[in-house]
Amino acid sequence: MIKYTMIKKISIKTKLDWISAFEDDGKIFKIKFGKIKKKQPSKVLKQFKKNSLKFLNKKTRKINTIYKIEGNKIQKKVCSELKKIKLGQTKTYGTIAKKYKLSSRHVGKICGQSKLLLLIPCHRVIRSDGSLGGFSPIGGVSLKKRLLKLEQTWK
DNA sequence: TACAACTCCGCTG
DNA sequence: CAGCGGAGTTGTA
Repeated sequence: MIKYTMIKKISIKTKLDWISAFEDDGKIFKIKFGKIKKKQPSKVLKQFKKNSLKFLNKKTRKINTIYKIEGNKIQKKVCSELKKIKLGQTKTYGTIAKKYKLSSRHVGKICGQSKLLLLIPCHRVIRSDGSLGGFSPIGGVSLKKRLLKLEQTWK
């Protein structure tokens, strides 16, 4: 699994199990947070939540949260590659796989492990045949569709 | 060893 | 051609 550490001013660290966004009434996005490890006061968390909501409501294009990815080299590479995909753009599993000499299936798996879907835009990765491909069981393909649609209006 | 949010290639119609 | 199905690939649990 990929772990994330969110950092604001070196002294505050907050560990999350997962974060997900989901649809509510087909119109509004809500954010759900997983277990928070350690008894940290969650200034960072609150800020992140606030920023995430702004992002989903198109009030900002950036979620200004600094975070660190803990994982093996490949996971980090793939994650950094995902972060390079700009708003409204998509990449295929195959493209990323070739770049790092991985199998496309493996890229898919890494994307699936990334549960911070707003920070690491795994929803912007699609199949090479143009179809969306699968998505995390947390949000489902409908969430992927919705996120992409939302972002395309920002072009 | 089996699995995975895929892809390639050959076969059929 | 287009559509379908199976094999291939590779790090992780």
